[in-house]
Amino acid sequence: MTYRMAKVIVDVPSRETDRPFDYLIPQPLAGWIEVGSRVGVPFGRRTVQGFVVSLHEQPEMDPARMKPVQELLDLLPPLPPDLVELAEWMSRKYACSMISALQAMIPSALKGKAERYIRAAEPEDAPESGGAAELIAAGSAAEPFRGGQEEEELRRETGSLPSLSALLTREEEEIVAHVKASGTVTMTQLGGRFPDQAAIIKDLLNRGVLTESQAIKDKVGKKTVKSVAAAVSGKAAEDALASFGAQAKRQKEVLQFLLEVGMPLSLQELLSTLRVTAGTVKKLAEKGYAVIEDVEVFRDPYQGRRFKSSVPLERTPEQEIVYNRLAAALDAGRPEVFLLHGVTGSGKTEVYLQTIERCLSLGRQAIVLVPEISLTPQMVERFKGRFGGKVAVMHSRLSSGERYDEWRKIREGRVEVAIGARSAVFAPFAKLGLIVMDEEHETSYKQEETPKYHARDVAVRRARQHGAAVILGSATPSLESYHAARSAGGDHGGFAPVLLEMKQRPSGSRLPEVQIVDMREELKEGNRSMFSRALHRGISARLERGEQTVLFLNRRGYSTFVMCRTCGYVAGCPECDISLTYHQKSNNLRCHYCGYAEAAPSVCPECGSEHIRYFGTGTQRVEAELAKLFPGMRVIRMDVDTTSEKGAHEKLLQAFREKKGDVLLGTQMVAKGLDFPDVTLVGVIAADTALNFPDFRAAEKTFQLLTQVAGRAGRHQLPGEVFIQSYIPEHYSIVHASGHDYLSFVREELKHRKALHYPPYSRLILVTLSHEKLPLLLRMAENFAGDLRVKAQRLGWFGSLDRFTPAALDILGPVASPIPRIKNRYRFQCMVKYRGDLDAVGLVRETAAATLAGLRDANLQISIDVDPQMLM
DNA sequence: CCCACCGGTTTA
DNA sequence: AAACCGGTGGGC
Repeated sequence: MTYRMAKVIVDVPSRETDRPFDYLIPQPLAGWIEVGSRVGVPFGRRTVQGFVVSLHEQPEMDPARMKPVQELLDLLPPLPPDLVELAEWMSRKYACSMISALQAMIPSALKGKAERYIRAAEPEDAPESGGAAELIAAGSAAEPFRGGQEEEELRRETGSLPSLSALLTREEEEIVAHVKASGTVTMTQLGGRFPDQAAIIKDLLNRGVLTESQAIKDKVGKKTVKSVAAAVSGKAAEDALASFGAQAKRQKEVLQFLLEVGMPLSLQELLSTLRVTAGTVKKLAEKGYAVIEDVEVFRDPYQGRRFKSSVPLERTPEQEIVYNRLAAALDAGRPEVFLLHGVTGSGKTEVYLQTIERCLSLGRQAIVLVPEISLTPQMVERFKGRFGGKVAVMHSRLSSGERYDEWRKIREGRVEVAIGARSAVFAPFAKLGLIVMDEEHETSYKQEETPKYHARDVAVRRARQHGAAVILGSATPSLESYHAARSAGGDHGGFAPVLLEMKQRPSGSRLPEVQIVDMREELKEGNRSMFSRALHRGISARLERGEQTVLFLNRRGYSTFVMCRTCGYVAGCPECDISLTYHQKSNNLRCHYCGYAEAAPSVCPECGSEHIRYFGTGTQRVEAELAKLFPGMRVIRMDVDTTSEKGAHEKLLQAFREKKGDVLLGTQMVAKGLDFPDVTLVGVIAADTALNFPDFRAAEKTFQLLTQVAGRAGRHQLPGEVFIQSYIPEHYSIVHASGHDYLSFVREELKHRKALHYPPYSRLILVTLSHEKLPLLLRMAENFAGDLRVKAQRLGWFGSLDRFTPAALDILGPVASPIPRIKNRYRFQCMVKYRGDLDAVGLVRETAAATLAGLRDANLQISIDVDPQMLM
C-alpha cells in the first residue's frame, strides 16, 4: 500500500520552519491537490495555510501517524508549477525563506489565516467541521474539497465528549447557552461577547463542553453581485403576466421588463431603472417567476472608462531593425535578453507595443514592467488603447480586492498582457512569450523588504523557464546591464543581453540645449537666491511668451526636518537615529522608519525659543521663493503632500496640460514620461544634492535623473532649453548629462567602479545585524564577520579584490549602519564584496544561520541583502 | 501553595 | 508565529 503525500511549505515565518512538511492527501482530495495548491494543514495545535511544492508516493507507513491535508483552498492552484520552481531559485539566490518568496508571487488577498469556530458539543453532533462553508466559492463543488477528518480524528482533537453539562458555573452556562443559541460562533465573536473570560472559554474547550474547529479564511473574498432573470418564458410567461391583478402592478412591470430584456440584469440596475424596491423583485422571485442569483464579478478599477484605440505607428528605419531582431527571437522561442538603449523620445513604447502584438499573435502572453511612479493613467491608456480588454493592470493604488481580481484575470487566462510594477513579474501566465522592463535602470525594481529580489534578475530567470524574450529598455541603462551587454559573454548575473540602440527621435525634434549654471559663481556675484540669474531670466521670458516651465528639485538632501535656530535642536525620533519629517497637512512630525508621530511644537523643547523653523518639503520652500520673485505666477506643486490623495497626481498634470499653471514644480515624479507641448524650459534647482551621498551609485543616479529631466523639454515644435544649477558643475555626471552623452559617462564611471571594485566589477551582499543592546550587538557582529572570514579562507576564497585572481571575496566591517538605530534596535553591517563564480550567498546564509543557532539570544536579527541598491 | 512569567522547544 | 512545557520565584 502506498500513500499519496504532499510536501507543504507552511506560512510560519521562522528559520526552523523554512522547509517542506509532509502531509497525507486524503482520498477525496486526491487528484485535486497539485504542485502550487494552497491548502490548510494542521500544524502543531493550529491550522495554518501552506503551499504544496511537490507530490510523492510513500509506501508502507502508518497513516494514523501522518497528519492529512485538512482543506484545499482554491479550485485552481494559485501558483503554476513554474512559479514554485522560481520561488526555490529565489530563496537560494536572495537567501530568503520559501514562504516569503511564494507569498510575494500572489496577491495579499490570498494570505489566509485560520479562523477558530466554536460550537457546543453534542453527542449526536455530526463531525462535519463547522461554519466555514463559504471557503470554496462554488457551493456544489465544496464536497470534494473537505479533507478527510474522520470522527475519531476530530474526537482526538477536541478531547473527550462532554461529561454532561451538569457541573457548570453560572458564567460557564451563560457562555454555553450563547454558543448553543448561535450554532457556530467564531472565537473572535465569542471573545467580544464575553470579554475577560478567555480562560473560562479555554477551560470549556479543554473539558469538551465546547468544541473547536479551524479553517483558513481569506482576507478578501470574491465579489458577487445579485443578478435577476425571468424564470419563465413563452406561454408560461404570458400566463404569469395574466395572473397579476391590480394588486401587484409593480411586480408585473418588473417581469415584463425582464422578459423584454431577455437576459439577466444586475439587481441594482433593475431597481434604479424601474424605480422599484428590492422587496418587489423578491416577491416576484418567491412566486417563481424570477430568479435572483449571486454572480461573481471582477472589480474593475477602470470600469466605465473608454480608451481611445490606437493603431501601430509606422516604424522608423531604426525601429525596424530593432523590431526585426526582437521578432526573430520571439518567433524562435529563444529566451534571449535584449538591452534596448534608446534616447528619450525615440519611441521605445511603440516598439514594445508592436513586439507584444507579435508575441500575442504567436499565442503567447506578455508582461510589461514599469516603475511604479511612471505607471500613470497615460501609460495605462496607451496599453488599454492598443490591446483593449486583454490587459490586466496592477499598481499600488488598487485596493486589495481590485488587485486580486486583476490577478485572477491573468491566472484564469482571461487576459494576455499584464502591465504593472515590480511584482507583476510574477504574473501567472501559462505561456509567457515576452517580458518588457521599461526604465530598467530604476532602483524601484529592487524590493527593499524580504524577499529582497530584483525584478530584472527574476525576469531573466523566468523568461528562461518559458523560452521567452526579455526587453530591458532605458535611455540610461544601468551600468550592470550595459556592461553585461558590452563585454561579450559577460558573466554578470549570468545574463548577457544583446544591445539594441535607437538614437533618433521619430518626431525629428532635437534634444534640448542644456546649460550648466555654476551656483558658486552666483554666490560670488551676490546672488543668494536658489535661482540663478539665468534661470530667473528664463522663467520671466516663458511668462511673457505664455509658455510653460518645469522646475525639478532633487528631493534627496532637502529633508523636511524641524530645527531651532537658537540652539540648533533638531527633532529626532526617540526610537530611531533619524530626524523626524514635518507633515504640513496634519501639522505633526513623523518618523519615516517606524511611524512614530508627535505634534509639531511651537517652541523649542530644548531651549524654549520661538525661533523654531519648519522647513517643510523642499518644494514648499521653492514655491515660497517663486511667489516672492514672480508675484501672481501660477505654480502647480507636485510632491508627497499634494499627491497623496487618489487621483490627485493625474488632476495636477491635467491642470498643467490645460495651462492652468505657468510652472510645474516637483520632485522625481515630474521627471518621468511627461510630455507637454508648451514646456520649453526645464530647470533643475540643485543637481548635485545626490552626489554628496555615500553611495557608489551617486554619480549614476544623478546622471540618470538629469538625463531624464532634460528629456522633458522641447519634445514638440517649440525648441527647448534646460538649465542645470550645480555647485559642482565640473562633475562628469553633470557634464555628460548636459551633453546627452551616455557613452562618455559610462566610460568614465566604469573606470571609477573598476578601480574601487564596485559593481559591475564585483558583486555585493549587505548583511545587517540588529539588536536592542549595543554591546551585545557589537560582539555578535564581530563574531559573524570573523566566522565569515574563517570560512571563506578555508574555501580559498578570501583575499583582496586587488589581486588579479578570477575569484576573490572580501569582507568589510562590521561598521555602524548609515541609520544606526531603527525602532530601538541598533544596527551594524558587513559588506561582502566578491567576484567570480562563488556561492557567496550560500556562505553568508550558512554563517548567519550558524551565528543564530549558536546563540541562546533569539533577539538578534540578521538581514541579508543580495545585490543591494540602497546603501543608506 | 498557586500561578504568572520566563526561556527554550516544537510544529509532519 | 503560536502554543506548549518545565523551571522559578514572588505573593499570600
